[in-house]
Amino acid sequence: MSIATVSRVINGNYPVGKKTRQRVLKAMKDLGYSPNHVARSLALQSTSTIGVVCTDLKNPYFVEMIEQIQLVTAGSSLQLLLQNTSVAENERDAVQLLLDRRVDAIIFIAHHEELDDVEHITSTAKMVPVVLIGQELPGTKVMSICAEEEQGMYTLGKQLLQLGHRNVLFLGGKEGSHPTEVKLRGLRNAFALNNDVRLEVELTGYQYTAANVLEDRIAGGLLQWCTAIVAVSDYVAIGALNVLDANGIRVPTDITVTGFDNIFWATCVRPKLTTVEPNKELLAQNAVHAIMNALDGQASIGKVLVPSELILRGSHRSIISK
Amino acid sequence: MSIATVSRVINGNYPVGKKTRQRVLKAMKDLGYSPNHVARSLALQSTSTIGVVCTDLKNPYFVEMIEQIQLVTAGSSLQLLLQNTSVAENERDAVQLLLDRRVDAIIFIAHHEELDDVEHITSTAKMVPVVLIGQELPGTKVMSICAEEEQGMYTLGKQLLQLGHRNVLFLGGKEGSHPTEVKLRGLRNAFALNNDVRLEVELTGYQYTAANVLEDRIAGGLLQWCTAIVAVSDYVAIGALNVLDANGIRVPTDITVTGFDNIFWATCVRPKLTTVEPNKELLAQNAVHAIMNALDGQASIGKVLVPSELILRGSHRSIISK
DNA sequence: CTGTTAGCGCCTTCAT
DNA sequence: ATGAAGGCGCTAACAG
Repeated sequence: MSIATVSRVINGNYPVGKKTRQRVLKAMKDLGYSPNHVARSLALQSTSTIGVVCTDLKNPYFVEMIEQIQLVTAGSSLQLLLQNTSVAENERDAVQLLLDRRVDAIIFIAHHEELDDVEHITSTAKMVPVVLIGQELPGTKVMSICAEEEQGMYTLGKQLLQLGHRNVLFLGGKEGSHPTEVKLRGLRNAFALNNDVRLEVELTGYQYTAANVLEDRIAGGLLQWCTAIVAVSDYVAIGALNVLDANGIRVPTDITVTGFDNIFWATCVRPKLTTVEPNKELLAQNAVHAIMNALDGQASIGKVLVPSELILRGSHRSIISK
Repeated sequence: MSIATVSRVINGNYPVGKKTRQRVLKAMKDLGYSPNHVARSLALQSTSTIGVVCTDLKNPYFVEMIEQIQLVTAGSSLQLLLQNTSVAENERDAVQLLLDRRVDAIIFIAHHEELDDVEHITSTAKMVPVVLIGQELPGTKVMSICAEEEQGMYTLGKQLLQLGHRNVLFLGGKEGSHPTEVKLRGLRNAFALNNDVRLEVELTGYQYTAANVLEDRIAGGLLQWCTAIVAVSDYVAIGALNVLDANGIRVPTDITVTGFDNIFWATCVRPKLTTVEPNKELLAQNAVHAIMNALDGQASIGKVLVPSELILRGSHRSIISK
């Protein structure tokens, strides 16, 4: 029989006779035939794969997001092509590679905002659907799914206030970076009504080593004024726990520490980390659905916000003496 | 000019005139042309991508292995197509999907040994190079790169002996599973000369929840006899730390706990985990190189062993009274 | 050194 | 309901 018929039984999008179908199916088993997805992609001009770029596989937040995304795409025929761009300069190449491989869309779990221009992203968004998680590029075609980080941080800030904290150090993140700026805004808003609050900021990056700055801070008398460290992420917060521990400082007795992201390991460190859950599941669902809709030709949503939730565990304490 | 010429300047594998090259290069920039990797793959019968399958992205060991593999392939044009098969039944589909997408080779960071037949692996190995990390399929074409887990466990066992431990519980893993069997063998060999050793075994799987069995064990008087818990992995060991902590049992004061894999988080829990480093870097290098060689038509290595190293940290202690 | 041609394996429109 | 033919974008062998 003809090639075309085989194609039709495989895709089932055209009528095929019962008997012919059986015959084809049998032949496929016998010959151990498996459809060539590459040729299929070329013909269809669609690879059924979506590129996923993150900046650091060492940070469990990204891995957990990837897992969530996989869960959402599991039903469909979509595959993920991962790309992690530990160094900023790689980001353009990573995107280009994804484009060369003709991914149908791209999800940025994070992109390097320190890159002076984001043309590689905005121009990509003109070719395929692009969604940013936790960041945004207003005025462009790139879609955005964000957790309510500002709200989350605001709630956390209010909580600290209520526990008596007035002197806090914000740790990690980067100036001009969306996740950092948004969190700082939330925190500052929470403190806005209390003019006795002292908020210092150490924007030492998103790496685990971001907490190393505490060594100097401790030597410089951190404990003399600061009662709470608010980290930009759990990953950094756990780094902080390690540095504090190495210096004989007890958490939360001597100092309060909070994180953000609610990664799995937040419950494995001691004390267990007080943090904010950005709702990774909803983030992933929205991101994938936004892409599926765009792929279906529907109008792209600009930006969607997903609620986040404060999670109180053991790394904070009240410093109000009764 | 002709299509072929363009192809030649892109690949640089055929002579092209200086002027023509310039002209082509310029045109590529102007048109924003990017080579279609899909078409290229179809023509070359090679996708430059290698499939990577693991069983659980939640276990950082797998993620760290993926990172190491990426580091090795970074120089080349090889990309990784990830596939994680949390449930065993998915493994066959995962492999088939990889085959459909015509990956050039497959690396199993782990495969589900509970599957009664592994024909989907052995038959795959006849089509593309296949390497197993940490497991083996002797008598087949599938290659194997293993850490010296037996030796590592042996060393750990000897160390425990020397610290006075004679009553240990092996925790996690699965009966008939290579990583489990090999580790148990190493441990038993270490204890072989001491007939006063009591070794019990709880093969409750590789999940984080494998440690939950300790709840019952504790209720059943674990502390009355056992002085050391040897976990099949750091992941399970950290689960154990959490369960013990929840039950008010102190490590290592009340009981010693050891892990395996030396994952990053082993240094973030308290106490820091005593463990064995399987040398993930060498594992990855060997795996990728084995594949590259096979792709180059060289004879495939059957199995290679990579040394592992005992790492003493804080989760063990001597119970010899002076 | 460069242009022409024939596939790679599949999908799809057009006939039948 | 099925077969034939053209094309997806690229590479490789063959001519010039």
